[in-house]
Amino acid sequence: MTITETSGGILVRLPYLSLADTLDCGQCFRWETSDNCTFRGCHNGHFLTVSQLKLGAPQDESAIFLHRTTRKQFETIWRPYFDLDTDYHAMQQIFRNDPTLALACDYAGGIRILRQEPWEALCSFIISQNNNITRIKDIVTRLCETFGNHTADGYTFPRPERIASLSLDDLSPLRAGFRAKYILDAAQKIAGGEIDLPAVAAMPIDEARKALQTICGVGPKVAECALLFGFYRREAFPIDTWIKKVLNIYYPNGFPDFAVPDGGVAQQYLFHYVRNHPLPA
DNA sequence: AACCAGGTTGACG
DNA sequence: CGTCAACATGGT
Repeated sequence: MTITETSGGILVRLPYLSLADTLDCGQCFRWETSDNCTFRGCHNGHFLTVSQLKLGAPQDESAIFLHRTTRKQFETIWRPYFDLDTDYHAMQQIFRNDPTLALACDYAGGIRILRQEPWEALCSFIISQNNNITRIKDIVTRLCETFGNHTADGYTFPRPERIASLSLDDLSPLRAGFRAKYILDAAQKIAGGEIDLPAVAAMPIDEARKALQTICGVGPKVAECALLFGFYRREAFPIDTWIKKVLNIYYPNGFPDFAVPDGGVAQQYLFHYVRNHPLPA
């Protein structure tokens, strides 16, 4: 990876990375684009415009440009967020021992797991249940625009303390349906100290699962998504309707052992792959 | 008009 | 412990 500071921002040349796939594969819900090349989004109160300068083939070098970003902002915020120091190629070499995963790597290998802010990830995936991605994005957008901080750059994701100060009726403009009470319960347990997210981050994964599932509206799948996308637990393996079909069709005898330690990454590749390819009946 | 959407809950055997 | 309808809302 080579990093170049320019007057306009930071240029990063690095192994294969697809911004379009990474930011629109259903792991995050707040990045917007009009051309599938330049994206604008927010992480932990920091806003960014980022462009794909070069995609290339999987074996080639990619390049991205972070607009109006200093070296310090890059190092402290965006380099970790985009998980730029993890060797995805090495992971994919292992996945390729399985034929289905090899196809998923070919198709989705430009995806990086974003290190999202834990509360935002948890809250977003509470909203995701029995919902479609378009509407998840709409509800999250309304959540930010209604209760987030309005800065010069845009709306931030509201902190749990802010949500916890609200009533169920206050959340009605979100049109989140039955999920509103779950959002409220999560915010109240976190703001009230009943659940300590930094402590969850430090727990053994089974303990973390149990802790998250004490929140009403957080079952096995949402907990797993929060752990993978909000706590960067790459072994977390969310099983949704799509992955359930994949497991039934391609892995009737179980998911391959060698892929389990990075199962979440494999899961995300498979998810993106099957969502864009017809599955056998 | 019925069915589906990155599921979870509470009620039932 | 496994099964199953209900759950709000919006899109086909």
